[in-house]
Amino acid sequence: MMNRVTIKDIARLAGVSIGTVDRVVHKRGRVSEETRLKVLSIIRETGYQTDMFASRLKKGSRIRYGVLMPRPEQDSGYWKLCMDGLVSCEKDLHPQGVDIEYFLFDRFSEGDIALTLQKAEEAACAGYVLAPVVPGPFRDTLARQALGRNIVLFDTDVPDRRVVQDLDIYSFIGPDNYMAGSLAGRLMSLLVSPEKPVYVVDLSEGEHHISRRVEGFFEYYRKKNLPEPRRIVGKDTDSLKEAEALLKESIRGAGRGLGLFVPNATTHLYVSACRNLHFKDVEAVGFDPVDENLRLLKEGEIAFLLSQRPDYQASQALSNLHRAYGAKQDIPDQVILPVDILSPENCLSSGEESF
Amino acid sequence: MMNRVTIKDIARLAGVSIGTVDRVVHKRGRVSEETRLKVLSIIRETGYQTDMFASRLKKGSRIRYGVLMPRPEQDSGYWKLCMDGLVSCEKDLHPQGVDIEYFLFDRFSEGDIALTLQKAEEAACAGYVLAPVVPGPFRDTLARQALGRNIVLFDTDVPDRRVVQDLDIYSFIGPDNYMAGSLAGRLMSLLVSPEKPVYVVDLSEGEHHISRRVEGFFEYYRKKNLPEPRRIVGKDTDSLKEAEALLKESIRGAGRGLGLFVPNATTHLYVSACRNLHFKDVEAVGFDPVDENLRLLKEGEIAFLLSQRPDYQASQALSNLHRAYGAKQDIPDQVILPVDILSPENCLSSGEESF
DNA sequence: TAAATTTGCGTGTACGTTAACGCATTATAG
DNA sequence: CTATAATGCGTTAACGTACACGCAAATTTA
Repeated sequence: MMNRVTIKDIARLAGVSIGTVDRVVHKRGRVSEETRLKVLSIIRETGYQTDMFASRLKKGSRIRYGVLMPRPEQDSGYWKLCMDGLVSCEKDLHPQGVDIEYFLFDRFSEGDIALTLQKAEEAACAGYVLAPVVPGPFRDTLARQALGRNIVLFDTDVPDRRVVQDLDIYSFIGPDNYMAGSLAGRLMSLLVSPEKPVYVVDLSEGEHHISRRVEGFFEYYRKKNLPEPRRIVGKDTDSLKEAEALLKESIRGAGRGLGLFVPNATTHLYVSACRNLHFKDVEAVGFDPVDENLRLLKEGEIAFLLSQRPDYQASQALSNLHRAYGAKQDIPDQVILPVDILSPENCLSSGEESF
Repeated sequence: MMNRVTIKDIARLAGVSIGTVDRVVHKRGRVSEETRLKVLSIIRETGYQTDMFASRLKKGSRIRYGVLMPRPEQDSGYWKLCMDGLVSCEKDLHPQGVDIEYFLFDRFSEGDIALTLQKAEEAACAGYVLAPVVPGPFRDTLARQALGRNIVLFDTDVPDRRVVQDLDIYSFIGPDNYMAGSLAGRLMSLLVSPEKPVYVVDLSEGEHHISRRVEGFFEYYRKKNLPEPRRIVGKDTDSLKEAEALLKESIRGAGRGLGLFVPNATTHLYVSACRNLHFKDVEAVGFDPVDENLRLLKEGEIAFLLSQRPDYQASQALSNLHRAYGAKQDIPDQVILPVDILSPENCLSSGEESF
């Protein structure tokens, strides 16, 4: 049997009809307070739960969730990896009557973000998975509850998230960027002997989660009493030329080897720049398993790549949303995922491989 | 609408009754070959899929899957980690009408394995998740198809698995142990300078997947032209005394530091043994995030821990089984999971953390 | 005070599937 | 050649829920 106790049992025990029970369960009114409480108490006693299968069969409608994140090709393809995880999770959820609608925005355009938020709001999905990469507009939208009350954030958290109360689901899933930075520091210290210089390409530009990585890196070196790495402040870019220019003007005398830490998915740009500038013995630690980075990792040009498991992270976000909304289960307020260390040996391209 | 096309549509298009279509779909016979093919072709044309909700509502029964693996406390608690993953997946599956039955055996007792296999067979579950840690009995049972045809293996593969054909589902999910060993070699070579000795505790005892790790390790050192590590052949044990005795007789002159690679979850035993024997400057690389190993990792006694993500691996096995059996989706014949590198920074105890 | 509305509740149908049942028609056995 | 079984197919009753509908009684409005 699926569920020992049915709505019929509840009706019988409460001495009412199933219609009344149904009205109580769905809060559709037309029931006296007295009856309502009686029914409710019997539901609690018996542990009755609506049979998901019967319910969904009758309703005949599918659940629609919305996904709000940057376009897949942005950030060197980082969001493509997230998308992969979501698509895979979507496959699981589809036979459960769940559909996903994607709302992709240009993360560098305030206008497009606003427009996409608008569209998502109009779509009126049952819940949303959201990567609030820039705090402002998303915070406002969340505060207005324009996207409803069922929301799971991933990748980036919204500052003082807990201030916005009163949401049914409102959970964050993502990495501990400070830890990730420290870990990068540890790996770098193993790769590069203390007499060689270590450069940190600081691309944070006020972006909180990138700057946490940089902080963590420096902190590791400080804690271990290693010589302070040199900070190269740059602007986040997708242009190899700009990366090259930045390194050229910042790194002098790269003859005896050096360490290079890049705290985001554009690692491949700076490693390629090093090659073009004929720097020797560069040991690079970077972030995110986007294609270009993986290629350089396999070729040995990048020593280690840290990864916040973009695919896993995104798929967990979606799966948690459905756990909470669709299956009415409790989900944690926050999930901090561990950071992966990728080396040439364990970098199977998309997290798994089959044949 | 849930599914545009229903069994009624198929019936109408094929010019038969829904009973006939149902008999075709469920392969219950009593249909002429001609009609069967006609119905089948229309099903393919329209892309008809049985509505899971209606089907499950009518059947009213839950799906039962069996899990066959060693007792959780064995292998230093490695199987507990797998269990955690399965339990978490079970939570997802339960509202979908799925129940899990556990068949846990003593991996060192042939008798208990046979008995447990017997019990599992009698339980006649819809499908099984199976960790065939010793080839013999499991291979036989699979060949006999005693557990039915819906089986997903994890952790260990069965030799010449593909010889046993004709299974509906018959998939393996696990790590590439050779790669994992190579990765351990890379990390060790970073930790220990070439003039210091590196010891490999070879606990394989003919166990294929452990010996692959050892092979991978040696291969890395060979490939990089590093001095050959020294092999200590031991017997897999849970006793600290035995571990200590082994190291005491095998390692001489441990004054100037050394590297230690242990290819399984008992890493903590050998690291503790080193401490008890007052070896200095031991850099240890081991396997599996069991509690004792994690403690030593955080304390800095173990430098890196490799992990085949036992929880993730097991939960993927179960979820794939259900994808294939319950949702009739295709799953890959084999999934090779990447190996995680755990350091003090990224070793959040059970793979995730919440607060 | 009659009419209109609201409240409180029961009844009934349909969602798509499953599987038992029944009834012809054909094949096999005695 | 009749009796029995097997085949091929249609019919139908649930499974548990959602929701429209209907109908009294109570309440409000005119």
